Amino acid sequence: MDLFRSYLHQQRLPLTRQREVIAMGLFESGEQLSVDDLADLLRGRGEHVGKATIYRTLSLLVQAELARELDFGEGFKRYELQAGEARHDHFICTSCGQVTRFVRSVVDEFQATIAAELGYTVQSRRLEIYGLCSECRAAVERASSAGAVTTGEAASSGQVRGEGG
Amino acid sequence: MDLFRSYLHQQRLPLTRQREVIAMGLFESGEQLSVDDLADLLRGRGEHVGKATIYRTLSLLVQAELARELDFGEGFKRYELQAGEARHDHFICTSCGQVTRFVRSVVDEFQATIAAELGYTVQSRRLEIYGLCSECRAAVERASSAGAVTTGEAASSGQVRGEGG
DNA sequence: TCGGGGCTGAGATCTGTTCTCAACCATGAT
DNA sequence: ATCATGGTTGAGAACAGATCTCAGCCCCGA
Repeated sequence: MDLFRSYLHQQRLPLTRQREVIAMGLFESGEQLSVDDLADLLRGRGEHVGKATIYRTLSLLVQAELARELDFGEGFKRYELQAGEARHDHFICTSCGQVTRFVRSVVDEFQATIAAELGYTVQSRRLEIYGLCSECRAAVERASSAGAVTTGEAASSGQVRGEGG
Repeated sequence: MDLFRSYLHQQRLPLTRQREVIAMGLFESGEQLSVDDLADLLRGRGEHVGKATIYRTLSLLVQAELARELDFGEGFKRYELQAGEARHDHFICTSCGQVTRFVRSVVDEFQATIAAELGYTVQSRRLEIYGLCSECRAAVERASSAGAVTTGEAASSGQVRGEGG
């Protein structure tokens, strides 16, 4: 949050109430929010902020490298704060929509190795693994062994958890 | 191509001229094509195919696991054939738009390891590394040492190459 | 306190993708 | 070869996410 303040100051951009509220919302949520999620969240707090402003502020946060733009193939983008956090990747359950972050240094290592081998310079990466979380796999196995067909519901709310609980 | 034919037959779906032409276009190009790219390509061959049909056929090819949907954050999707090909990942030059495919078993190994650790079942993945290709990096270095500012142009045509030339 | 440049927001606009539906055609049977 | 039929096709409408417009507002340095 302070980082955002100093970024704005350094860029000679004013810190408005909207910018503050948007960054706080994303910061406190800690999840991967869509623009609509964020608008709803703020509305629930009695703060009305136009979508145009949300888009503009998110793009500022991305420029400041305080946030990251994500796309899980849902047809719209999600954003998450990454202030000072270690570079992490995502595992997305295709059944319930649960997103799990993970951090593994081996990813950075093979990324560097591959770039060196190909003669490239790395700027960023996207690693997303799609599959079934343990609960959904269990549900699928139960259903198939019972001969029934039941699928978990896609969670539009985008529940998140870091690995290890 | 024959795989597509047999997939259609097996699904009791007719093989139309449009489907044949679209699959052939994607097959012969070997690149990551957008729907517009494909429409242009076919128009250049004197084949007029509606976009709705292109979208429908691509989605069939994806279902048949003969093609893969890609999103390089350009605001639209790209598609590439992956008939029988090894699972590969992409390196995208953010300056000139060049896409390089690469295959590294370490990526598959890591994917299996992390899934096991987290208790997940893998279905698919997306690994994209963004950065500068060697030519663009050289251009940037040249420009900055000369004090000038020049950037490569984003290639909308999406040139591709596999690693090793 | 003031002046001005940047910000805001409702709605228009743009663009990629999907939907609609009447005409068309691939397929299997005769 | 001809026929019936059910899925396909394509032009354009519809939709949704993201961006743009511009008049009015607000932050901030003086």
